[in-house]
Amino acid sequence: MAVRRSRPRGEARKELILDVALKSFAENGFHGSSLAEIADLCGLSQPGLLHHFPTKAALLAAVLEYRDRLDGERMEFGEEVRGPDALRRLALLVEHNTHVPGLVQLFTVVTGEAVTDEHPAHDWAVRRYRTLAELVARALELGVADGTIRADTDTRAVARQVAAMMDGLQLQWLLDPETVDMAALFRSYIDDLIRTIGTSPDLGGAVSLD
Amino acid sequence: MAVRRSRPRGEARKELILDVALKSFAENGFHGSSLAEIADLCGLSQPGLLHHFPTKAALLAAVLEYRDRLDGERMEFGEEVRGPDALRRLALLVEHNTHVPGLVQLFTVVTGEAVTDEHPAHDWAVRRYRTLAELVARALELGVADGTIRADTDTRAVARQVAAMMDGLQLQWLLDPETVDMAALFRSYIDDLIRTIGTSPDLGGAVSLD
DNA sequence: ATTATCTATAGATCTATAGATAATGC
DNA sequence: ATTATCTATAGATCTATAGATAATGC
Repeated sequence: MAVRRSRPRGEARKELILDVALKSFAENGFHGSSLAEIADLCGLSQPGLLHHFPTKAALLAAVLEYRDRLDGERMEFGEEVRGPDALRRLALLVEHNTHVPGLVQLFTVVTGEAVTDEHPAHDWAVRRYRTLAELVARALELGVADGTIRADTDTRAVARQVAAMMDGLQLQWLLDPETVDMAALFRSYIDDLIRTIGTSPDLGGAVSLD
Repeated sequence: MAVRRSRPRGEARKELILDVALKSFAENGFHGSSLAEIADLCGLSQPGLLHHFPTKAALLAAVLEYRDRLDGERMEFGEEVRGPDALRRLALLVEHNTHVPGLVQLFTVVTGEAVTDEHPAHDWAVRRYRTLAELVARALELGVADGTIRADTDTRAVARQVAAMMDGLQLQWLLDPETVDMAALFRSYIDDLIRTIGTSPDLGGAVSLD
């Protein structure tokens, strides 16, 4: 009917769909989103959308993978970032996140829904936390190895706590951005944590004499 | 058609509906839940259910109020619980929560969905955090007043962080209960926190000399 | 008289499939 | 030949309302 515009081809079209779907899932979650509405915002019919992603669950999976790709590089600190530096790097990531509320919201909304076993993103969410926790724990182990983190640190426990603080603050920030300064609150948590489990004497950590 | 059973009357019936709806909202969130399914589980027709709660949003609001009533008393530590004691009380609450996963899940799922402005529980969630943060902050202020909490503590910041840690650990625990020992992780966070902002010298806090 | 419940139904909406048509890539 | 897209539609489902009927409380 309408004149065919210069059509985004192949991958470009798919990226448009992923962008639009990401926003919809972030706003309304999986259950609250509608394929017809997403298709409409892409200028497509709803079956036209399903040509690219065969089911709604497949679209969500693709969106999550897309998001992981988008900010994934940011988390890939290699072996050289370790101990307190790795924790400070996380604080920078949170600082960065204040500028991409859409991505943060996608994560918060979908992860919340996904606690139920049947949710299509359940396995993704479980794996994501295990991966994140292992990443942080390993960076702390390396800190123990090079002497910047106290040897008696329960690295796995701290890794889970750090992840929990990130998410909890994200939730409060999304709900009440005027009141909650996510970056500052996380930063101060990390600074205190470094004073507690770090070994640099100049930062006021308990200087034990034994 | 069927023989009328001994019918739960009035308030009892309403409580049955709230119980069933609580489980459904906890499993599937607001968008993912169906009035027909909830009604069915109550042995009611769907319009029969709407006689008691006029809309789906009203039902959710009633469920949240019901939940707040159920565990609300548990949070009402008065003026006598202050400073480190208040923090330890929160650790007990988290310990208790490991025995009521349904209530925890309702909270996590609905709060996640509710970050969107249009969600029927949005205002509830915003208010809930403000209330919780103020409650904890005030208990810490009282600790500052009686000398059990360091005077330079940013009580509002710590209150938000404590709430964040609770929620973040709840999320990880719900996703992966075998791996995540929510109560122990929260307890250790609180113990470290008390060492950091508390003043009792016997706990290894930085004993400043100025 | 009021409360609780039902059947019937309006009016939307949802995901997914079938099958046709047009554009593109080789 | 393949890819992208459309229309049409099946088959569920959803919330909410209208209006009738039965049970309860006074």
